[in-house]
Amino acid sequence: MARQRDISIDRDSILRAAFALLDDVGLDGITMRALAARLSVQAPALYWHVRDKADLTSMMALDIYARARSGQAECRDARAWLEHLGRGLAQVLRQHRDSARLLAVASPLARPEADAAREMAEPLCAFGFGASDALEAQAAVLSLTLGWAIYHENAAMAAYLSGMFDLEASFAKGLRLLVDGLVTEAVA
Amino acid sequence: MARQRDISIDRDSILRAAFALLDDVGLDGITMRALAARLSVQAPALYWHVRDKADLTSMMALDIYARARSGQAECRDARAWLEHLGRGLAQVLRQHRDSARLLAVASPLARPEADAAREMAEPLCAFGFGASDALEAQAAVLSLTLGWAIYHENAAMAAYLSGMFDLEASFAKGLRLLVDGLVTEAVA
DNA sequence: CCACTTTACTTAACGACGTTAAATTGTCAA
DNA sequence: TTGACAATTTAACGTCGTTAAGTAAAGTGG
Repeated sequence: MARQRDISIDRDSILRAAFALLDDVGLDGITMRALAARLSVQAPALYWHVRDKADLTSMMALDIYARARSGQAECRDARAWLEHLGRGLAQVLRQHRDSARLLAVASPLARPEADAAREMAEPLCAFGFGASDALEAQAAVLSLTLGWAIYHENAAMAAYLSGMFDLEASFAKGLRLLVDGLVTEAVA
Repeated sequence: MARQRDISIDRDSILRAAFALLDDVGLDGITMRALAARLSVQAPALYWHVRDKADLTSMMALDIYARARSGQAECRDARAWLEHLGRGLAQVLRQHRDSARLLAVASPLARPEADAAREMAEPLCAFGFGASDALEAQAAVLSLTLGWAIYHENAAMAAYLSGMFDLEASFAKGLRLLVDGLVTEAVA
């Protein structure tokens, strides 16, 4: 399997290197050549494992969303579940530099499968949400979180605003208010 | 003033051409050469009026925010004012292809002036908001709107989700719920 | 009216980018 | 041992943002 080099690369090692590179040099620094160099490989070698750069960023975006949803199982009501979703995404976005802008640029939905929606809606439906209400609510929570993170990632704006109020606490407050409204409206 | 060509360019005509180009070819199609061609000029000519491409996108972002805030004066309470802000931004973002992604990529805050914050907070303060509450509330509304627009701009995801619920109505609902929460919390 | 500066553009070019084609090398099955 | 296949290399193409240097028109002081 391995060739002249002892270790070789695959989609998973590429993904990890891409996040490490992102943290180091930011979104504009993510180039195929720099990523390849980090893996001790020439740039075209990446194209054996990845279709193109959009495929790479899409893979990163999917990974971010997957991590955001980890540990959602133990939530015992709709309010906790939705707040956990927002907080989870915010936390992942906080861990990687420029990751919110990455989500904005990438197109994380390569193949929209029909039952993926039902699967996404299911947990909230168990708490009394209708199917479309469940998707609506998640879209609203993710939108607020992504938007907030984008503003937060703008260095100049973050430095500017953080002098006037606590960005972290403000996000938590906005998320709580939105979730409160969504839940009371949906289960009414 | 004009040189060999009858008409010459300035920051304003560049800005208009940039939005027209954005509508035609999308964010990835905005190149300095294509923009220059649309103005019947060579690419380096743009650099006389614009520092670099970041300066251009920053100018576009500022223009979008300025348009979003137009007609806010006649709102007579905080709820209407905040809803108008969200709806206004959403409307501008709807008018230009990829404009939400543009906002995410651009850094619209070149010079954070101290009294710009007071000016931004002032209208809401007139409705009983505290200064930091006013900025918080606007940040939340803009975040939700920007995030929503970014998801909406993803063609695959929009086509996917629009089959399950009305994106337009869902945004209006999310915005209303968030604004309700912000207002009742702030003036309590 | 004429030198001179300034304004606003041109042509030419540089380095970096994403990506493809073709060649190359290691690994494994028959 | 040979041939197929997997995974990489080298070389190259076209495009991008950007800079340098040149140049023509317009303004300005004498």
